[in-house]
Amino acid sequence: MRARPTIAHLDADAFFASVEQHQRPSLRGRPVLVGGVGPRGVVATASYEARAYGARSAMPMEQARRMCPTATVVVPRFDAYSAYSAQIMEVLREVSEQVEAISIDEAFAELDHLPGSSADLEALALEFRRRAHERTGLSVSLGLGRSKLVAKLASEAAKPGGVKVVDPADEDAFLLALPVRALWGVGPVSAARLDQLGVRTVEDLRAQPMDTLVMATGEAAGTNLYRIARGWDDRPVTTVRERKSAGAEHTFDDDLHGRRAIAAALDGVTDSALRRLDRHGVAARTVVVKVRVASFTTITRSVTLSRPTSDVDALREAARRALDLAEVVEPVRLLGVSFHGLSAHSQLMLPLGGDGTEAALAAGTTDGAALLGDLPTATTADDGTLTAVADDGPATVVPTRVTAADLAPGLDVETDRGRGWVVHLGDDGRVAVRFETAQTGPGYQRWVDPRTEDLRLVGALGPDGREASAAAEVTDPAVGEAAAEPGED
DNA sequence: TCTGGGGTCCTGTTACGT
DNA sequence: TCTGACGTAACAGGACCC
Repeated sequence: MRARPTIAHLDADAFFASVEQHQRPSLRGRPVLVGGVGPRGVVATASYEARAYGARSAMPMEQARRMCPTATVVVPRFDAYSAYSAQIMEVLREVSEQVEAISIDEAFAELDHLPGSSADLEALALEFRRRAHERTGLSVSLGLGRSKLVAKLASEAAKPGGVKVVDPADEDAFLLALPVRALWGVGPVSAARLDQLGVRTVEDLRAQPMDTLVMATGEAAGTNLYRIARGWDDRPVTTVRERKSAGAEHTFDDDLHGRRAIAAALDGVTDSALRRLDRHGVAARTVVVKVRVASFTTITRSVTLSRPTSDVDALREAARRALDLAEVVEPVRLLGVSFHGLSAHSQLMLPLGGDGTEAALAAGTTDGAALLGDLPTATTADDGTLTAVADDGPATVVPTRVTAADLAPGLDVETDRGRGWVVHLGDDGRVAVRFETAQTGPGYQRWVDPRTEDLRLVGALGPDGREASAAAEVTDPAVGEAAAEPGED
């Protein structure tokens, strides 16, 4: 274990909502909810103003809206978030070569190479926080400790916008007072099991023998809990992470009935997953199909091929076979397809010979729009549409003339008046657009009729006001948007 | 209040080769 | 040839994270 608190954990505060407030000055200081806007949407991130009303991440959007009727609701724009994330990670890398991005808004940095006391490290963290705010306009929190465990818990304690250094001498006092639920890996199920043993805090946890913890939570979790209750954590900061899987899933606004409808919808989800696979430039050996039925039970079935492949037709066919293996008797609310057993040597595994497979693959993997066109109507008709478009990143930033049906609140648009964002979709087919960017200050709002006026969907901007797709390329591809999705902050 | 979407990791069971 | 022990891989489900 280290002698000094040289591991830093950075966490951006209410990340998605903060990016929205930075780019849309009229939202600053106001409650904002980022998430799905369909009937089954949930909150990905609530701004601190919305949290004051009780809105939380993972809460159904309808419920959050009732709690906070004045909130502005927008769909997530991952290309914008990636650009902000890349800037923050870059600032971290100016301080340390050892930066481990663990999600779009969180990272560890090793500061072992820097001399100085805890006070010096704290001064560095404060300077870092200032720089991150200067470059992105966002508030970040930092925690410093001797281990990843303590650094992460410290950044949580520092929120929002603070810096907390836990000195080795203070580590026990800091850890023992925490509820077990605060520990990484203790979710609702483990917390309930521990509660039955009378274990509520880390102090309670430390009093338990390892056997008891293993019996309550299983071999791996139990031994892990035994260690972290004592502050034992020697995991290093690692800069490279290997991707294990890639996939896509979609919850339908209305349940699908009957095998034919389910099979038809599967192809669209498979294509979304294939686009993700293609973006990572890898082949896959195992295809897993996930089916969530009306009662909310989840069935997964998989098909493993003899070797990894990036052949679109082979993977699509494997997904169909996996679906056939599942006995689905209830209506279906969600379909998912994910690829596992990834291999970097995709092109080497392609079938040889002039059967046109390569051409089909090239067409399928470079033309996102063509694949998108294959999506089932169930997918295109709901809120997921534009989220999916934004999620597809650079391929879709080419300005496209749209109708109101293609829009969702929060998306970036352009008219002859300039750049703005969709605030509201009117019942009459008109669209309320607010014309502002991070650089303009609060803007004015106008109704635009896409049937008579020019209205184009455009790509998001980064913190510097440049196109996010260009800025995002700075991001380390190994971490890119690794597990990069909505989080509580 | 009826519960997203992207992932990782672990566990119990089964299949299989030596 | 049959059987058991063992290690490993695959599979399905689920907890957990952001």
